Amino acid sequence: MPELPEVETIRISLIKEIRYKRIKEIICYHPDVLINSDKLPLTNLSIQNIRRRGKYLLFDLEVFDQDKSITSNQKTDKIVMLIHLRMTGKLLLEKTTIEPAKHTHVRFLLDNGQILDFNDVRRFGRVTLYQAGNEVQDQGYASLGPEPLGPNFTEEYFLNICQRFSRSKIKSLLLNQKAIAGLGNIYADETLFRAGINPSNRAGKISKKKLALLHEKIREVIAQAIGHRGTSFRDYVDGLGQKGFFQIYLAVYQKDGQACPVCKTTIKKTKISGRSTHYCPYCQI
DNA sequence: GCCAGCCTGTTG
DNA sequence: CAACAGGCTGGC
Repeated sequence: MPELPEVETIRISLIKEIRYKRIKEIICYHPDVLINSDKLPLTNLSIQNIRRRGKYLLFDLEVFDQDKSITSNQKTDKIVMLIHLRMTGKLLLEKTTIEPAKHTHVRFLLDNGQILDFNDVRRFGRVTLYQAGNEVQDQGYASLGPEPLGPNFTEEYFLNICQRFSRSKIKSLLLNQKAIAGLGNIYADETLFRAGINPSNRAGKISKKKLALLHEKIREVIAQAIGHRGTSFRDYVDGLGQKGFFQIYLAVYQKDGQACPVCKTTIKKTKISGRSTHYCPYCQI
């Protein structure tokens, strides 16, 4: 469901509310969803920070030493909890005690009585706990490419990666998290439209000038989408249940059969790497 | 590369 | 009923 701008919006919505709160207990209702290979404790964890990398949320947790003996005056262990929402995952902060919803798989009970629920209809999403430092063993997380808004995503980097993946279709490259972290189906289609590039074009066959424009549009679209708190195309909401409103700026995504906002040509839909792909056959050469 | 598979729900 | 859905992995 969520791509980088939605995950970032969830992060921002939650951090104000729960940073420095303490998780009294993590309750798991479905064993597949919570992965705890390091056998870390699931109680008394203070939330030191919430970060984001690509489509992952990272919770920095610290184990509280309950019996504060005179000798050990502080907590010892640090934990990094990775959360990936995949297609339908949600993190929802409940301010009052309620029964877990049908597809709530993991629940975090906070010390102030609030509850953070991880809910996921299709159960593709994962909550993974690592001893701090061990998160680099996570395949998906460890192999992420640069952040589109970060300093490493330079035009030079982008031109190079397009050479390295010269035979792949440009849309597949944009969806490849090892090349760039955080783009998904919506923003891949939207950035290619804004750069006037046909999604089926091979990365290696696109002019430097067009790729430079695409690089710029990726940064622009992602920044705008964060500014508008993400795209609520169907049911996306942030950690407090608020919808985003970037959907009103979508030009092609799910607009097949409709007129291109620029040239009025009918938007087409096709399939690339198994994903529905929307484009204007006139504007995107 | 592509494509099934992982899941359940919604839409045509 | 089949097709499809904002993602990713692993097997060919």
